[in-house]
Amino acid sequence: MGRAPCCDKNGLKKGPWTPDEDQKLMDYIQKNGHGSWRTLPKNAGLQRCGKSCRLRWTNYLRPDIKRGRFSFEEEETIIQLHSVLGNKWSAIAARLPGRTDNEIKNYWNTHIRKRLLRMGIDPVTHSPRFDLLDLSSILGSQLYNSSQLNVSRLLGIHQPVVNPELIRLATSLLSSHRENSNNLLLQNLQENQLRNPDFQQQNQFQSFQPNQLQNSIQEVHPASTTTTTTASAVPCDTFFNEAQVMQANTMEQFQSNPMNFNCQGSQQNVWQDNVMVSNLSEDFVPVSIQQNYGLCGSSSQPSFEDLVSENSNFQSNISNQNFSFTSVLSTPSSSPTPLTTSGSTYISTEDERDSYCSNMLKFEIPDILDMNDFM
DNA sequence: AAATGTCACAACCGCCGCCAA
DNA sequence: GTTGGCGGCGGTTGTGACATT
Repeated sequence: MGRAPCCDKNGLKKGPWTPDEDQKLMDYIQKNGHGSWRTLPKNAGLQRCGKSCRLRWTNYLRPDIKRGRFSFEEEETIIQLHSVLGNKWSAIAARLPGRTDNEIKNYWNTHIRKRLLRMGIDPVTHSPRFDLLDLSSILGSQLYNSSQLNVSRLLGIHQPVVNPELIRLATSLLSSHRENSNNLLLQNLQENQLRNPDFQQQNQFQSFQPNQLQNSIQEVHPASTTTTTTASAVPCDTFFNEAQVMQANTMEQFQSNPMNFNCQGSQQNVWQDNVMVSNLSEDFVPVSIQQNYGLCGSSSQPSFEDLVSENSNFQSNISNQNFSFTSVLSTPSSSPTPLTTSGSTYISTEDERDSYCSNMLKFEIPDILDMNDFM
């Protein structure tokens, strides 16, 4: 025989808890401990299901719960852990003292997930998703006006990041969606490539091979064995391999399913430009890099940190072994000066975060590719 | 000022593994 | 060994607050 039912659901109260109920529950648990949730409501004088009491206690009333906005460090940790653990909110919460799984889950769904999507990152796989990108904005954004795009350098890899086929495919797609307005741009782009022999000679956009990526990563971190606290059990090789596959898949995805490209955004505005710069930077940063630096980062290697600081006002956990690329996503660099509370860094709005991202990653685009001609 | 839309989050729902009966 | 409740978990919903039109 099984146990008797924990409670008769009929007649039990549901919905928001009143202060009086909260007080009863807190008083009871502080005096007796929660013990059996089944019997707690009755003993505490509550017309609630034990399950409801447990949730209220664990998600809201527990004294060790840290409330308020998530710090950047916490957000970084969540992203890192999520990339490893997936939607194991309780496991993630176990590594974030004072945060509940429910809170983390909510924060993920309402903030982080949306931001990743906006940046063209699949929040499930953490891999770049070209179909989530707004390519027209990329091509028309300050990216090409800034003359500061140097992704490879930022990544510490010497392989070009953008396949010319991608450029052509993207522009072709754009043309199909915005024939009238963009034909000139596309023609100019292609003509410029043909017209300018240096373009190919300098091989700025030679084909990208995933194995090259891996080699490059290993150049940067030939002995990447140091792991952070969050994923110490996961071998770095796993990340390299997964990253390689992810990157390959990303390219494959783009090439095999180009019609998923989002070409709707022809509007250009500051917000979008800012976002798209971060979109691009994020998209062109192999997930392996993020994982590498987030989870397998070696403090002894050159580089990425140096490169980042060299390329921006990077101001993050640079001296911290736990440096992660997610810092690039969310940690502020300069103005507006973020609020700092107890060593944790906060930014008050989504815009600030996005703005930070855009400021963080300013790339150099070769002069040879003068996008102003196309605008 | 009212209507409508969007966001954030607390709370509920339903499933699953464990284990007491 | 079987049954079914408990506790834990992840997904989803309801609703109040706030923003926009």
